[in-house]
Amino acid sequence: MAELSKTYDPSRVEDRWYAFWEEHGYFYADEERPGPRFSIVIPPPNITGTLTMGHVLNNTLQDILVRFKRMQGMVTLWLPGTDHAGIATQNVVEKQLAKEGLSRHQLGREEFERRVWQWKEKYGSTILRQLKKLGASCDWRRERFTLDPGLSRAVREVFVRLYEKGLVYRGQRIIHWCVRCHTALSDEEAIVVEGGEAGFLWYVRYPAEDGGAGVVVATTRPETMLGDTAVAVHPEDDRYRSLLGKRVRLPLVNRLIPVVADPAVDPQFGTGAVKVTPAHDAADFEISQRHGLPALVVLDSEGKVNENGGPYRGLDRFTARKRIVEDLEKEGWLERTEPYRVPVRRCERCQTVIEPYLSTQWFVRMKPLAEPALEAVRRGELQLIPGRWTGVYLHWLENIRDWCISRQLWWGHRIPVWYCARCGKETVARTDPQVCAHCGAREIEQDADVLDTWFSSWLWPFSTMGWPERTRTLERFYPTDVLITGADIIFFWVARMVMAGYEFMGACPFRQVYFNSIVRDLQGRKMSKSLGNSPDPLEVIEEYGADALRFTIVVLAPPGEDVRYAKEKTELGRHFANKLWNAARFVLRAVEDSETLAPPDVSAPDLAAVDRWILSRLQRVVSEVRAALDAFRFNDAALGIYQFLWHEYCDWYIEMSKLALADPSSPARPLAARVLTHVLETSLRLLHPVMPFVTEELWQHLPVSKAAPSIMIAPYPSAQEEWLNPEAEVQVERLMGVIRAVRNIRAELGLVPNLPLPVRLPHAVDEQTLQLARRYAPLLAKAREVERLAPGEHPSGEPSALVEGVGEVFVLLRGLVETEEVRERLARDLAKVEKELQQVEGKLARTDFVQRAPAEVVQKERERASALRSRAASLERHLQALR
RNA sequence: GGUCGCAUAGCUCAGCUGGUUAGAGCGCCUGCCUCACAUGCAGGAGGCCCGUGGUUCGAGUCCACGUGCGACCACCA
Repeated sequence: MAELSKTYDPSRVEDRWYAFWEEHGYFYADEERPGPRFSIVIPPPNITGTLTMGHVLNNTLQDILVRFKRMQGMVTLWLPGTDHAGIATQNVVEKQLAKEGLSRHQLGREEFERRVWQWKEKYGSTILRQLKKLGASCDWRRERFTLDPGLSRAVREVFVRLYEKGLVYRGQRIIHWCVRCHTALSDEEAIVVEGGEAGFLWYVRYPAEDGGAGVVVATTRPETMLGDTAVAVHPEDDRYRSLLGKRVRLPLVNRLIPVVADPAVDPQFGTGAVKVTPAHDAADFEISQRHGLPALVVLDSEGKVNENGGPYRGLDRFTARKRIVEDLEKEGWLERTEPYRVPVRRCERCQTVIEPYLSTQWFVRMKPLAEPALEAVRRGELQLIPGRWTGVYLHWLENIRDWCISRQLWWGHRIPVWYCARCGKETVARTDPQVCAHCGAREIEQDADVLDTWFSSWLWPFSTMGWPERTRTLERFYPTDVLITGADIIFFWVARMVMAGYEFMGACPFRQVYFNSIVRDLQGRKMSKSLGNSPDPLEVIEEYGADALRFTIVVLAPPGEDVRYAKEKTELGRHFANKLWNAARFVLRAVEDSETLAPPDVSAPDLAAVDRWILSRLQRVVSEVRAALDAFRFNDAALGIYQFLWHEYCDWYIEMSKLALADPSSPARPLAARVLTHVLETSLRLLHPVMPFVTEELWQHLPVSKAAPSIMIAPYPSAQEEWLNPEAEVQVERLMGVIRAVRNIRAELGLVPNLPLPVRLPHAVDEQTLQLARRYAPLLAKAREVERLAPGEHPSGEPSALVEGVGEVFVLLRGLVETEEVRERLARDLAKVEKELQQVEGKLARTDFVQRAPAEVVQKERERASALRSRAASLERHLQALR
């Protein structure tokens, strides 16, 4: 077998194996291949995106699952692609244009769209290239983009169907308006600022029509008074009863508005009287609807006062606020001002303060769509993991509101509605109409707006598979099995996909949703581009290797909790890859190809106890890892393999195997060689989903690669019951205890590392343990003369250690070392043991414990106490003897 | 205002359905370049398991309340 370098260098192998896998088509999901299938669709990253640590975690988890299932022989589809990300992308390109001194309006719509497409061609697949660096085994032949013709067709089909069902409608409503992006937003895109923002509550007097005192209203937004069309008070509020039905005069603008009674008003807040601005406040709009009040828009799309604002026309909303407050004060209408935390929403994309704005938009009626999505979770057809997200999901769906889907942007799916200049009616069509469907007029014009990005995303699980065509892919791979995503898009995306899945496919798009951790920095802040606190994953890969990054982030991410990550932590993964590399290096160097062709035979009588032990342990680890992966406990799976490989296989088995390997004539040698290779080879397969590159590289050096030319198409290990061997596990545990005891005594007593120490085991020790200790302790603990004590023999003045299942193990120091130092150490030991003994005896002294606890527990405690007593006594004796 | 989550070693976290001596990685201390690996080996120190009360023979583990972080939802001007 070929020599390996002393350290593992990922940069030399990763790209090569990725190319190899792609060339051989291992990522391709063949829909014609029979047998069980597994499918999953990627949460499509935005084309404006570059790889973040969040993507790294999310896609590593998907890749682990997909590789795991693929190795189990399933026809596995991981469908990749990107999202056109309407506002985000338009903003990016507009910024670029601004650098050239251009605006999109100067270019015109068509030219602007052309520029965005150009941008997309150039940068749009950056993130997908980065995913390849990470090792993502996506079926790239099926890559999709939300603005592809096929997906656009799906979007239009869905719009038309919903329109025909009356679930899509156009209406005048208060929506969240971003005055910078110039578009309407959905509720989910208007982010509530935690705890509000610093502002004021202004108390303004609206005098009565007849010149009376009128009423004082409290407001955080005095500029909107320009659009007030009423004052509302609670119907039961006695203070204002006399004003009901009367009119008050709006200061500054001198308009008369009625005082109405509405239960939505909280009499406890402010003065109990609220100004009603139907066009700029959602609650006020509802009040106005109940009372038939007019709505007066006083701001334009940029947030400036419009022609309805009289002298304030043209002022920005915040400037207008300042001016109006000044004027109110000047004219004596301002009663008082107090500081106040004002509830504010900001634009998800540009952070601009949202303006509640009355405008005509397209909406989806969500209530009917939500029902099946609710039922799915209630009936358990859809499982959310971790389960606590279920409540969040249900609560949102139970209180769902209509979805504003029109956006005043140019980048996106154009709304498929045409308005007739002659009859004024709308034509909604799957293919672009030439004439009005109602009157046949040719003077029709398409709606200028586009659809919310999520209006294409919610179809992703089936639009990517060819819907509305009835394709073979859909038939074979829909519904998908599981969705892995971030909980931050549970409403934006997950819940809506479930709704669309039932509505258009008649089936939930996935059975399970696993919400992965949020990646934070060491201070607990979410990693984000704007904060600049996220390491660049590509640099991490460059420096540590993709496997190291994958392993580290997975092992660190507990299910359901956030993960704190810093680049330096990746050393954990790099060290592990290197450890594995060197274990393989040892095996390859020590073992001949011919020795390893057949798997070990557990029925062979010559098989050593340590061989049976490691094989048994391997089976347990295989079961644990499989169970962990099936339950989305990715961290447990990764950690389980790590612990086994490092601390059982490397620390113990490899060291032990050196004995058998050292003797070419021994019959144990070929057996050990086989076991050594088999455990390594099985571990590689077990680990492959987590660390695909290093496992493939090593696989290629092993003889098994002749049978499976890539580890990707080798079977995932399954546990072999008949290899479990509890006796061997107990035996080797005892052996390890003896070895640790000797090492511990040597270290604690500060003895020379190379000085061979005579060892004595208790007379009662079982033969098997004695034989094992005789064989392995000289090599692993630098022991010599490992013997059993004679009956009743007790080496006085010699240090000892208690070993579980063995008893007191002695090291004979007489005549070997200076006893002065040794004595000091013994004294320290004694103090420790006595403290422990005190604890146990205290427990046993309590009658309730002794009487009510199960007999075996009490018995164990008694045994422990007696062991401690004898240990303390022996230490005391040693001290005496050494004096 | 409501709902939910988290508080365990200096740091980041494991501890499932309550039961022997509470674990890991990093960091720290001691000794080792032992022929796979110093990205390593061996040994070690370090913990009123947030507080209070309760259930129990027994609680890091269950319950209640409190404190401190965090997340999500909500039309109080």
